[in-house]
Amino acid sequence: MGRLATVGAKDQISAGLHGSVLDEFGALITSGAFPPGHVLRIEQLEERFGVSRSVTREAIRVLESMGLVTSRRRVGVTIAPRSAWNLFDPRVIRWRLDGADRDELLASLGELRRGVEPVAAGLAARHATPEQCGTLTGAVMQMAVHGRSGDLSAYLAADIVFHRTLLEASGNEMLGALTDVVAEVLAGRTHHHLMPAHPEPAAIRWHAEVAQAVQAGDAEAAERAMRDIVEEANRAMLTTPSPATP
Amino acid sequence: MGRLATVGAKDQISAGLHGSVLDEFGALITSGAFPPGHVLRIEQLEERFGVSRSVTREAIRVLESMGLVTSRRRVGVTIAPRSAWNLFDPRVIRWRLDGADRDELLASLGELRRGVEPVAAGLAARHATPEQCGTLTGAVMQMAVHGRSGDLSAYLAADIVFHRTLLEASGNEMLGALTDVVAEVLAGRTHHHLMPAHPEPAAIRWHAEVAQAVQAGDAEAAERAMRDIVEEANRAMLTTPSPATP
DNA sequence: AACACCCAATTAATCATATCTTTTAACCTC
DNA sequence: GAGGTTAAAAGATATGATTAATTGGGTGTT
Repeated sequence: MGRLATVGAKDQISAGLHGSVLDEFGALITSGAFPPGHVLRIEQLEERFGVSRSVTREAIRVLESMGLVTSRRRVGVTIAPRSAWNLFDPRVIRWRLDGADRDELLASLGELRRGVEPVAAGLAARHATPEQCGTLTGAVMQMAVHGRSGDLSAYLAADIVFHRTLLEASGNEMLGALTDVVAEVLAGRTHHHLMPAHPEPAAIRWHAEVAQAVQAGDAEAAERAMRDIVEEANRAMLTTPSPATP
Repeated sequence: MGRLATVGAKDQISAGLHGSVLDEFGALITSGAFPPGHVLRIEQLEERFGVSRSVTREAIRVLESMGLVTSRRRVGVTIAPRSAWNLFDPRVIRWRLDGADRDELLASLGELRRGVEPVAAGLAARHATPEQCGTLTGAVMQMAVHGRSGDLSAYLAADIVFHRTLLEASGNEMLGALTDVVAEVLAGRTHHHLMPAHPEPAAIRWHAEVAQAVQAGDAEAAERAMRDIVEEANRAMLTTPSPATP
């Protein structure tokens, strides 16, 4: 699908001129380059990014809708305090994962997973289709194979399929909407080497337990096993020291 | 902090012309007035909302960033399928709560709470400041008073303070970012008469338990009591039949 | 003289319009 | 059916008009 290959992994939606401005400016803000309360004038931004006013305004509108800035007449564009940010916006998550507070964010998201995924597993046990059950067990098999062979990249792919399928199988759209976030966490964990070279064998076993419990319709067991998974994951992330940022 | 107790009343950010268009159009889309895949031309939208092209484009940019539409050259503005929507965007939640799939959404959000809030309670037990503990116990007292007197509105306000404070006290920004969503659920539940006329006494007792456990730093107990709260809430919401929409 | 209050003048965002460019779906030709 | 051509619609820029709000001065009051 690549076309002109939007440079690497960046699976960005931002098509068009305004998208680049949005992306660049958003990354700047989330990285803390501008302190909250800092005011910029639209004219400055036009000139800084070398685009016209309407393009600038469109980018600002989006940033405003994400809570990163506010725009008021006679004042300008004000950087909003972090508390106003829409932290669940996929773009905000992406910018922050690519930025400096990556580790802190991964920790926060880990706690979120600890709450969400066991519930999703329990619901999946009651709602998963046979096809989804098949996908789950297939993913577990892949994990087992590549976990043993040490192919972390393939292991990650299977892991993502597993968790994505499970969240979707919960039948709850809000939980399903978290698939991308969870995938980002899993990927981030691997890419930033917050995982041991060989995945915990217990983790694979627990994944198998979840898949089995879901298929059997045993909500309790699915929830319990999933809780084991995410708790172990968070523990591993905390104990594995983060290497220096690239 | 209360100020004028925003409880449910349209706390809309949308200032300016483009905000109204965004709000109106977004509500239309989320309500299903346009089927996914339906295509509109910008010119049509200009005329429909009686605004200029630039304003229309700004609104569309924001809608696009929420995943509600896509805009492509030579084609027009296409309504995106639900799976692409940014379901965690506060505005999307608001539109849907005001629209037809309110009940379904409240159910989904209830399950989300079931996952998130117990974890938040556990974390709060380890991170809450003395001041936050005070706010919690104060809120519980208010709930007890107004629960007995049958003042549902005041009860709701105290309930919101309780859950907001707890999520913030978790020290986890992602969980903290869910405060508005949780407040919407609580408010929606009351306003749409999905709650009994007199709140469950057990619920108040559990709130007290949570507050106490948080103060004592007992994460296990806080988590358990909070689990009781949300499970009871979901049960009550399921069993209380939803009255006709106003 | 110190303070509060009100009114304009200024300033910068907001909105509208006109024009040009770029993309690309659809059509037509060979 | 592969190829190029056309035209339709969004994208981008430029600019003028409008609106709102901050600022500062002036007036009246304490």
